[in-house]
Amino acid sequence: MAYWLFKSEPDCFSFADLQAAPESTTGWDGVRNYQARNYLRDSIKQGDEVLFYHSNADPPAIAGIARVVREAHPDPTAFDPSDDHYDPKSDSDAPTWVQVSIQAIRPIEPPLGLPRLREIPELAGMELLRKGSRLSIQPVSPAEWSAIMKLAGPAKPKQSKPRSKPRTERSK
DNA sequence: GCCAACGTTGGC
DNA sequence: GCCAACGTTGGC
Repeated sequence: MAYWLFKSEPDCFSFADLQAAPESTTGWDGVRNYQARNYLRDSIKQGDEVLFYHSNADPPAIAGIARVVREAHPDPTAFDPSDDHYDPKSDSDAPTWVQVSIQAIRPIEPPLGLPRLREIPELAGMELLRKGSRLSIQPVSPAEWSAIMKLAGPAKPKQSKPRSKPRTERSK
């Protein structure tokens, strides 16, 4: 099993959007960079785990963890003339662009902001932190993954009923 | 909004 | 195949 980082602008599609999607799952469409495409097509396997990164956010941050639930298959947005990611050069018999499907596992709360990540010695070599790094699909090493899991803290228990506490607080 | 760092395009 | 021009990404 391998680890990856997927970038998304939260204004466009956030981790909360993934959680809200049917079965907390979405096809990761719209990737139009060959290096990222090659990862999607050749390297990313079912069961691989994914850091969901919010780019162009304040602050940019790792916001959640997801899992690959379906390996590479054609990206339908490449064939849709009304889609921003339409690619008239892509042949439906040999699609240029592929997507994988990912499912939300859990959010990271609070999100791990870029400034915080830069403080972590184990992450010094991380692709994300390299100056000028723009790749939207990046491999993450096991060492980087485990360092981030430590920072992420334990998963929140899911919404158990407060027993001894009165319900004075409203959830957001 | 600025701009550095890339990636892509297209003339030659 | 070179490379200048242009477009995009994304932190700040």
